[in-house]
Amino acid sequence: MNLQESAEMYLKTILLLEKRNRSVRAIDISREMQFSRPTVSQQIKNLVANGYLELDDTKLIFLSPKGRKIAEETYRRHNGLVDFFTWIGVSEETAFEDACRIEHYISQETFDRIREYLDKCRKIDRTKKDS
Amino acid sequence: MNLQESAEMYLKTILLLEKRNRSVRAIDISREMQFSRPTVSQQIKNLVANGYLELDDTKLIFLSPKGRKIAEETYRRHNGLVDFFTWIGVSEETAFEDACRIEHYISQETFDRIREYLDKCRKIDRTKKDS
DNA sequence: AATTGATGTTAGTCTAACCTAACATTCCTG
DNA sequence: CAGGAATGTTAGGTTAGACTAACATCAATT
Repeated sequence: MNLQESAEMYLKTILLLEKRNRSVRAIDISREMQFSRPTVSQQIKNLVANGYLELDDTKLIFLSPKGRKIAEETYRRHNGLVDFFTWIGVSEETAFEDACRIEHYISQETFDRIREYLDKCRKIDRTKKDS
Repeated sequence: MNLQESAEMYLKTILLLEKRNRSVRAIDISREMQFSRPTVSQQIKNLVANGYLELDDTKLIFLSPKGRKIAEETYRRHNGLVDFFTWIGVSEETAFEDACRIEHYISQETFDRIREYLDKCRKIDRTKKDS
């Protein structure tokens, strides 16, 4: 996945808004990401042109299959990183912020190892508690 | 530390070259980072203007105290991340690449937690082996 | 139906960080 | 010490991704 960081952020945000609000408009993205309306408008144009998004006639925004795949992948990474960071004792706020930035730069390999590792540790933890 | 990613990369690279070669010229940075000579020349000018670097009359490059602090911090983070990634089973090559990107985005808090965590785990590991 | 407010778009600007081409300087080596 | 290679700099261009100002559209209320 060689999308720019910024495109991934938009797609992830759209997925988030979709979960939260049912439908997604440019203004929602603008408010969520704290970017100006023109900026968002432009980026949506790009993402539509590249097949990551679709618009209906009332300007509602939809993830295409291709876009959804990336959005979900980014979202999954984000949550995985937050889980890991909070597990090792990072505050929720920092964990969230760091995940937001790092999710775009971490390789699949490293992400997989982190998740495996976290799963393993949690299992051990549970065993301890049970005994 | 609110320096751009790119500035941190230059400073870290200069520290690395200093360790490796004793003295550092623009061309060394250019080769190490794979950027053109003009690009490096420009960036050095910026870093000098902002007090991160100093040049002598033969154009040798030196880290100022302020620049060295950032370079060392970045370097430390880099190594810390590589250690952690390889410890959980990431290949050395990927660990290095991921660290290079992530070192600029991770907060101090998260980095500290990762290091503490790694230290703890290693200690446990050693205890196991001893028994 | 006209006004107003919310939303979206267009046009033009800015900055960071890269690039190439061309010029300037410095340093070796014959 | 002259000339060519290595290194550094200047000038100007490109791209991504943000911005503001101003215009366009549309819906709801009076």
